[in-house]
This record gives sequence, C-alpha cells and structure tokens, in this order.
Amino acid sequence: MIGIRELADHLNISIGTVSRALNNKPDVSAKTRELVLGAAADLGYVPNQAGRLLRQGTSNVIGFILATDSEGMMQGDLFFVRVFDGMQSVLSKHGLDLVALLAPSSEDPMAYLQRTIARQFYDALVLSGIKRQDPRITLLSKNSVPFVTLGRSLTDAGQPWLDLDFEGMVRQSIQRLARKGHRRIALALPNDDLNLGHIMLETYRDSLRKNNLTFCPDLAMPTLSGDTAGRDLAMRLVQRDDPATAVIFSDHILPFGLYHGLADLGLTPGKDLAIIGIGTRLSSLLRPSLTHYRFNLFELGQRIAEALLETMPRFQAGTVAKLIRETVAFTLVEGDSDAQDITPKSST
Amino acid sequence: MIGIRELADHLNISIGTVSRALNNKPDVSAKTRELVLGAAADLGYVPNQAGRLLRQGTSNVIGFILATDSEGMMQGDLFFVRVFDGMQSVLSKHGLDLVALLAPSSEDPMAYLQRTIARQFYDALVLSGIKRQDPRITLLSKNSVPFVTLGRSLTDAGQPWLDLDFEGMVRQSIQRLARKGHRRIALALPNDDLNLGHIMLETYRDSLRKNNLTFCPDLAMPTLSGDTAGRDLAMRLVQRDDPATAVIFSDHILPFGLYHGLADLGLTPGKDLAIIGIGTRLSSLLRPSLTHYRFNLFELGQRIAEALLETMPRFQAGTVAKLIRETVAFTLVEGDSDAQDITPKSST
DNA sequence: ACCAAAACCGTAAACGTTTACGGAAACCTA
DNA sequence: TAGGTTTCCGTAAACGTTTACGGTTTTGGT
Repeated sequence: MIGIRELADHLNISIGTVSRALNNKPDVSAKTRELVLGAAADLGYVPNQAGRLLRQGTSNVIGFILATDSEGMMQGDLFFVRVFDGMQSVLSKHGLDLVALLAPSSEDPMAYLQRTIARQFYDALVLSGIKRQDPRITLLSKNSVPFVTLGRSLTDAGQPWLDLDFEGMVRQSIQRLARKGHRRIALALPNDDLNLGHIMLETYRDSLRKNNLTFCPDLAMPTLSGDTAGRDLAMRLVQRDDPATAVIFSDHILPFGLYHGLADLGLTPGKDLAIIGIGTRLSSLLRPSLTHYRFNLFELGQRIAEALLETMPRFQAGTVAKLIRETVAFTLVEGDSDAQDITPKSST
Repeated sequence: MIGIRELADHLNISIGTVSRALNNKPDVSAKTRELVLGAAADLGYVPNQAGRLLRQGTSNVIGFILATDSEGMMQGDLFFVRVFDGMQSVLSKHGLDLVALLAPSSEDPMAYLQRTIARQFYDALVLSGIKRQDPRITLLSKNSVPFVTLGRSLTDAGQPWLDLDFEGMVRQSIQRLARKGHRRIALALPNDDLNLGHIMLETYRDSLRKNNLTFCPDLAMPTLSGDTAGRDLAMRLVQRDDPATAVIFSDHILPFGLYHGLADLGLTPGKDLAIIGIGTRLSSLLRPSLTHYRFNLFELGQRIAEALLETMPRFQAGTVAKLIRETVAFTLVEGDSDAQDITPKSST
C-alpha cells in the first residue's frame, strides 16, 4: 500500500506539491499535475482516508441509519434498496460514499447514535423510522451533525426532511372509495409512536368530512405489522355488527395476511371488502389484483441526497441553502380489490 | 467535542497516562485509572477514530458488502436483517461495529471493491453474492484484507466461508417427493454465474440417482428471479408433453408467482404440482400452505462473525486459527404443497 | 536589462491518537 | 541505609495527509 511520501519520492518532488496536484489545488503547473496524476494511476495510489480525515475532519462517507423496530425486524425490508441506489447516483458525483448502519437490536438507539456521532466517522447522517417524538433529532442537532430525516416528527430541529405522501394516499383512497358508495371505510394504523399514524389519522378525519362521511373512531384501527396482523385485521373488520366495507392501509405486507384472513372467512377481496393501500413489486402477485400505490423510491433517494448536500457546509459555497422539506408523489396501480361499486340502486 | 488533550489537562496529567488508562494498558496505578475513567465519563470523552485509525491502523469497523444483482435489486431483501443482528451480537462483544456497504448499481463491483479496500476504513469484510468464479476473492486475498465469504466459489483463496445447506435442502426434498411417488421432479435453478446453481444441480443429479430416478436435463430449469418468473415457470412446468409433478426451488419469492401461474391455468398447488423450497416468514402466507425450509439466520450471522474474528490478526492471540468452512442447518416447515401421495395404486 | 508581479514549489506544522523509551519515585531486601 | 527492583508517569515520535507560509524561479512590461 503506497503513500503520498513514496509517490513524491518516486517523482523527486515534494509531498506538498503532490497533494496539491491530486486535489486540484492551484499553485501547481499543468505539467507536473499531469505527471503526478499519471504516476498515481500507475502506482495505484489511493489517499489514506485516516490521514485525510484526521487533518481536514471529513471522511466523504454518509451514514444511513436504518431503523430496526421492536421485533428486531428491519422496517421496510426491500423498501430501502432503491432508495439507496437513488442516493448513490447523486452522492457519487460529489465523491461521497454511502454506508448503511444497522443499529443492533440489543442496544439502545440513543446510545448507538451517541457512539456513532462521537466517532466522527460520517460527514452526514440520514435518520429513518422517525418517531412522533424523537430525541435522536435533538441529539444530532445539539452536536451539529448535518442530517436529514426520512419522515416527519413533532421534534423539530429545523433539519430538512423527506417523506412519502401518505396524506395524498389516504385522501385519494377515500375519494375513490366514497365515489363507489362506501360509507364505512376503515383505516389500518401503524405503531402509535410513529408519526405516520397520526398524520394518516388526521388526513383520514379531514378527508371523511370533505366527502360528507362521518368519522367513526372504531374504524381507525391500530394494527400490528407482520404476517399475522392481516388475518387478525380481517376478523376485526367484518365480524362485527356494522362491518367495514373498505379498508386503507400503509403496510405493504398487510394485504397478504388480509387476503387469507378473508379467504378463511369465505369472503373475497374487492367483493366483500374493498382494499387499497401502499404496495411494492410483490403486491402485483395478489389475486384478485390489489389496487395500490407505489412510490418512486429511486427518486426519493435522489432527493434525500440533494437535501443532504444542502446540509453539508462544504457544498454550500456561495448559494444560500434552501431547506428541503417535501413529500414525494405516488402513482396508482389500479386493481380489482376496490373496483366494485356498492352504491345502493336508487331505483328498485 | 473534547479530546484526550483536554481530558489530560483537566486532570493535570499527561496524555500518555490518560491513553494508557483508557485502553487498559499496564503501567498506570489503579487510582489514576479510576480518576481518568471517571473524568472521561463525566466530560463525555470518546476517542476520535481518525487519530486512532491513523496511529494503529485499525478502525474497529467491519464492512458487509451487499450484493446488488444486475437488476439493481438487492439479493435477499429481508434476508439479511437477521444475519446482521446475529453478527452484531457477537461483534459488539469485541468492540467492533458493523456497517453495510451497498455497491452502487452503476459502478463496476471490482472497481468499487478496489476503492473500498484502498480506503483502509474497514478491519475486515464480508462478501456476499458469491459468483462461481469470483475475482473479488483474489483481489481481497492479494491485498491481504481479512475477509469471509457468504457462499462458496471455485475461486479459492483459503478464506473461511459460510453458506446455507442447499445440498441438504435439495437432497431432503427429493427424498420426500420420491417417497410420495414423484418421478418427474423439476429443479428451478438461479442465475448461472452464481455457484449456488451448480451446487444444486450436482446434488440434484446425485440425489435422483440414489433414489433410482433418472435425470432428465430439461427438468433442470434455469429460472429468473423476480415476481414474473414464477408465472413463467408454471407454464414451462405443466404445459408440455411430459409435465413435471413436482418442483424444487431456492428463491423465496418464486412460489408467489408460481401459485398464481398455476391458478391461472386452473391448477392447484399440492394437488396438480408439488412445491417445495426455501422460504421466509412471508411464505407462511401462501395457501395452500407451502412446504418450505427456513434457516436460522441469526445463528448464521453469529457464525460469520466468529469466522471473521478468526481472520483478524488482532484476535488470534496464542491460539492457532481454525479455518471455519461450514453450512448452516435448516428446519422444515411442513405444509400442504407437497402433501399428496401420487403413487399409482397397485391394486386397481 | 531591470524591477515588479506572478507562478510555482518546498518546508514544516497540524490534526488526535498510541506507544517506545527513559526517568523519578516508591518499595523491598540485606 | 545503600542498592536494586518495581511501579508509575511524562516526553516525544510516529501514523498520512492537508495547507499556511516563505522562497525561488519565471514572466512580462518598460
């Protein structure tokens, strides 16, 4: 492993000049610059990151802190892959690398984060699995670590955030369902300490009102995530005096369980219960086909990366940083799971 | 952010002593050690990793290089989460951290790896998505980076490897199927440049022979991964002169498409075609229930971590390193998808 | 040909650690 | 108490890089 010293000796040149040549600094002639770059390529020189990090306090590495929920199950599963790709497509243009940090399920998230930022390994961080109240945000802010959150929180440190447009999803779903005559539309809510649930609930109430539907508290149903949750939910939706005729959800695993829960009850999705919510590639495998929303995760990743760059002092040269806070749009994949119109015929 | 210098000044002590106290080195009295540790905790001192890395060339960080296949889709999806957790449960005991490296889909894997090891950020690496011939292995070996592969390869640098027991899976599946009268057992093979496919194929041939079944080349079927592949496969299996009566697979997504492919043809899994292969939690959602094998991923992670430690000079004090090369066992989850006995009745 | 300015380059300090080395103090033994 | 041993601690060098500073050479204008 060759260092800048050897490279300099090899060219009979000082290490200062070599460094300047490599880093596109001025005060070095075009000729020697070429020479240096050539030799660097030939000898396979790569700057040692430790030395650089120590000297200028910057590592060119961004950390993406993945949330692991209480069951030790990564939130999102196959969700993040495209997001990463999108981020990297932007970051690599600026010489930045991206790594994923998996908090051990055995360790307290705050302790882990503390340790991580104290190490000073990462130039910036992305926080996911944002809680409604999230002390991690204030911790990062206090230590003035550049960061972006994937998700919104009541804890606000003025940081940029990106999020998926769950409001839009709920609003549009309710409109679709209302138009087809649904009056009893249920909402499957995620873990209560995630802000997501609150956002959805609020949109749900508001949107019901706008469609002249009455809000019924027991139709806003807290739901576990995971494979068995869907079956449970199926029971809770239809085995009651006033069954729901439709359900909206935000967990892409849920419909799998839901479908089978209905099947066990002898019911058919889209006929006995309208189903609509967030999906992935996998969702296309359901029959009857699931009406669901997909997000452009690659684009989301790109946007996160851009927001990150804005937070890093290094990239704010001249231009005043604008605070990126936005939700990314979704596209509807129409299926049969909410196709049926159940409006009572006016002429009997 | 406080450094060792400040810590030393605060105690009117030299930085050398402070460093020794913190690192459990001898040559420091019990009294001052306590003092130092106390002050460090009070002032929230955490050693700067850059300085340490530069001085002693070790970062306490392990990199897990995740494979991204040609479609830019992470191989494994929700597969790796438990593996990570298992690794961390071991690594954290030795003060090591784990990060996941996602190779950008736009970059050549070799170039990425080259860059990564040149940076000298990681004390050891884990390689996944191992190819039958894998130049990455020789690259790491040449640069004498401690590493472990998750998967076997023909390219052998004497490194430790861990793998799932696909041989066992295939062997046991064939036994089960043969016992129930199946004569035409198909095998869904993954991407040809993965070693996995060759291993499976070899076991398949061998195992057929041992069960007095004839090997029929057109039943060893190359299969894409992804959601549509299952549907295609369904066609190819049954719409032919001599349909297969059973199929074995190693891709946990496949059965979802397979089930629907069969449904479209008016056929029922377990009745018209026996299905058995690798599964995950999600697999339990299929109906009729899927007979599948699950691996203890947490344990696999632990084992990988142990193998890693063996490769790191730091942890080889005294004991001679043993080369860990093993497959982890699986457990069978019995379902209905291969339950039916199709042995022709001898008495009509 | 002379001087000022510009262009280029070398020297050395600095980043925060760890650790080899030597010295001072304390302890033990005779 | 003298000498030797142990225990403890401070000093300074080293890791590989960037960068401020000053010096030398070249350039360009008169």
